[in-house]
Amino acid sequence: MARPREFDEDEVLQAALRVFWEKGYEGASLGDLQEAMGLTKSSLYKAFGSKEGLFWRVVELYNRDFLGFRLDALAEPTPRRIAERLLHGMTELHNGGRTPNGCLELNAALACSTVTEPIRQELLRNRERFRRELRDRFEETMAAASLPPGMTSDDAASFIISLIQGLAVQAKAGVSPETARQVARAALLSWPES
Amino acid sequence: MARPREFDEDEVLQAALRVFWEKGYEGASLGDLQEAMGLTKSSLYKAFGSKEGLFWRVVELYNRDFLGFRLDALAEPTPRRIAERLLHGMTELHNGGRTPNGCLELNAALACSTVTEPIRQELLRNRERFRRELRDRFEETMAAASLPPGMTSDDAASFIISLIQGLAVQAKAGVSPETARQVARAALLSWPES
DNA sequence: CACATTCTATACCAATCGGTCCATAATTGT
DNA sequence: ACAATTATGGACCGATTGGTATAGAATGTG
Repeated sequence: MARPREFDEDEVLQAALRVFWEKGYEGASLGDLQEAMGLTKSSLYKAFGSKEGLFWRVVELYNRDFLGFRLDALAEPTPRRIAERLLHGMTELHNGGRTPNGCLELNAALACSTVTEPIRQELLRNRERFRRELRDRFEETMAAASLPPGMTSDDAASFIISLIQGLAVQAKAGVSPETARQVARAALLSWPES
Repeated sequence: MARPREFDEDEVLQAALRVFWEKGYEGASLGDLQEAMGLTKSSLYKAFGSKEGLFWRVVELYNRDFLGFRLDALAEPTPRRIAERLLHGMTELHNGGRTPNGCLELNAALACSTVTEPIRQELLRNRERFRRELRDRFEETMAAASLPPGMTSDDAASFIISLIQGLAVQAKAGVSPETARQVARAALLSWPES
């Protein structure tokens, strides 16, 4: 019927993922993306519609390929185990060296210009949704092993999320994985083992 | 000898401060700055040399006017008191509502483009310097009141810094001051009172 | 008053931004 | 083989970026 695509969509999305990850949404220019993806502007726009369209496809890929471990973490039976696995996975992801440092979504979400405000909002909604999932899961599992005395499931979820954000910032700044691990360990010192 | 300046330098710097705070370094365009400062481009360049020159003057102002409380915090006699006061001050600053949300330096430092890399590096150096000061001060004061068992002064400093970064991100995202306070409280639950 | 100096205003600059358009090349169904 | 359809390459677009050059207005000193 017609001429077929000359590139593999998943492959070029992977390339775009790295660019957005390293440079953030605004920091990644179309030129950067073209170069990394090996596409001309027309192909890019034909396939993804716009820079923002491409970005959302990339976020989708990011969630699928790199954030899957969050579900495993939530499946753990105690708050501490959940938090441990979450922090460990995040550290591995943000600081592991196999991917660009820091968090793709955070890097993009902290862009400040007014034009990207809708993108920021959407990413914030994602984060808040996960925070609530985490809180609910803490609530469910705190029968099996309590939270530190004086900490509600809501406190705990906000605390862990804040810490993850902080570690992502540090990761982007180039802090060593060891330091990140120590911080995670320190944060959970008072969380009952089982 | 010559025509005197028609604007008050400190006043226009305050205006520029707010712009950079809200929009980050790259997000703040010269147009934004001109408008807020009430200056034309030529006056601006005559007075500050370049956008980057202006930015450093602003950072100087930021440290002087908004980060002074860090010294008071470091002067507290126990690790917990230091951490409490630090977190409280940061929350007040990032989330208090009297100034733009989030941290000026963080907002600027997370800009990703390659052209601003030197700026990022410099801001990171500032942050690391403060982390060391905090660690040393923990070391000094842990005789008066110990850290949580199993936590070294280095762990503690990295932990607090990470948490501050995380809270700054949350603040920028619009999280309520109450939530920020709860996170701070939760983080210090296991820190000996005195 | 005149002159030197330094301000301000405005036009202008090249580079880059995201995005569009169109002519051409390539492929498939008939 | 031909028509229909789609992808590609590249020229082009207006807007915006940080920054400069130039001209004129305002001021202090002789």
